[in-house]
Amino acid sequence: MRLSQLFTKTSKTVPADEQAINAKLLIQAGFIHKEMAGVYAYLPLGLKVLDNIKQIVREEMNAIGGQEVMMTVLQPRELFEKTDRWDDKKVDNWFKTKLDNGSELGLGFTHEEPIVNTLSSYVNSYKDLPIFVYQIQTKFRNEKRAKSGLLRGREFIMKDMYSLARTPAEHDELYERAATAYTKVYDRLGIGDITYRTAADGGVFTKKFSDEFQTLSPLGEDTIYLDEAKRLAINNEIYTDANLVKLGLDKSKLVEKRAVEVGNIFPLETKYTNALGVYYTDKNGQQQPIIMGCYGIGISRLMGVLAEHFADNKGLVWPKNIAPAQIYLIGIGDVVKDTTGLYEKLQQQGIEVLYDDRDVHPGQKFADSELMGIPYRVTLSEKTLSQNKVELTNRSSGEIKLLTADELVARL
RNA sequence: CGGGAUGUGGCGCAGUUGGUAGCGCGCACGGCUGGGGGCCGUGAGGCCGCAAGUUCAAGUCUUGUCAUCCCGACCA
Repeated sequence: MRLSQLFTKTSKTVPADEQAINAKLLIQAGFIHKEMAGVYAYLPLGLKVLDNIKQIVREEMNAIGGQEVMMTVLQPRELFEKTDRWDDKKVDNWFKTKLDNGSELGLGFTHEEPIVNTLSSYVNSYKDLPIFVYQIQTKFRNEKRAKSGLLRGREFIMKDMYSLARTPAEHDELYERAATAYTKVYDRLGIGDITYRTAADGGVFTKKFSDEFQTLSPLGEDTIYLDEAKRLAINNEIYTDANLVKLGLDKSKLVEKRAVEVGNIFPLETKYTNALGVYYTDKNGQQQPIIMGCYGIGISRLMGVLAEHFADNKGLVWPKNIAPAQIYLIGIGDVVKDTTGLYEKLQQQGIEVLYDDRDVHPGQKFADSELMGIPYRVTLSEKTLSQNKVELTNRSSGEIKLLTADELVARL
């Protein structure tokens, strides 16, 4: 992409009404646009980042057998009344609206009911189970207080997956399989080392714990106690001696930390399947309950967490697999022909390049390449070309190398 | 929802004891410059969040309201 064609611009100043680093940098770099508190639009570069995160999550969900769908945002009142989650006293963060004929609707804040409802058309036999179904979709929650940029929004993007199993043992196997996939996701996103599986409250309908995936951050809303050796933590909300025993955690080895919940997996048991009357028939022709689990990852929240984590005093520092482009290409002086030639060559190799072809000073291009956090900056000038080379600068390490164009391509 | 702070061109800000709005960035045009957000000149752009009120006169005072951020509560 040529920067002269990109409609967004970077800003020298940071928005005064944002406190969170992720919001400041992402807005300053032109990745997102704030529409209102907790509601952000994704601009071309921000959308690329978001899509890269989605793709990693998608690949890992597919790897454990997840089947992707897309449910609806509009939800009928009747469906949620069956599980007693329509009443504002039970669920206080619905955005509700009406059809022209007066029928009440809600904007989906979660999708257990519609997923089960949809699957009820297809799941009848023990032969149809087990399954994982997931979607990546915008969720709406009328939060009393949106905060911290992308970390807590009223409209946000979530990957939510649901498992249906025949037996408790089968459910447990699916559940652990999903947990492993989650660990892989956070590893691939580069935050595996600071993300901990954390035991948390399982909700009102199960005696089991749920598992949160908590990423250490000063912005975190949760307090967790973690065992570094076991890479296991317990959420402050269930931090009791009895629970420590259940989890096999030793109080003296735990460290208190603030963390952001970047994923949460729940055993749902038969709450939704039973409430909606969805069962399967076993080998003996007997109707049996279906055991369910649900597995969430806040995609847009993750983007905020990553922006917050991968940043320095010059701006964003995206990992390669998340960055909106691999190379930020700059020509200094009268080297347009060579620079454009390299741009085309890199493009032919399928390498994502941001070509800064604007008529601005080099310093501004350098500053923008750093603010946007593109992993590599490639600079051409008369000086480098006189040696038949280009300059490769690593955004995160600052390391500079002089390479020929062929060496550059080979290296990427 | 309780507490605190802030609302002035696209962004960041100034605006004195009330007297009819200014700076920097950005933008447009011209010129210079060209390895770290450079320089000179010209110009466009604002119902001072909104609504009432006080006053001869309100960006400035009063009340209300809306919005944004932060702390707390909440987060199935």
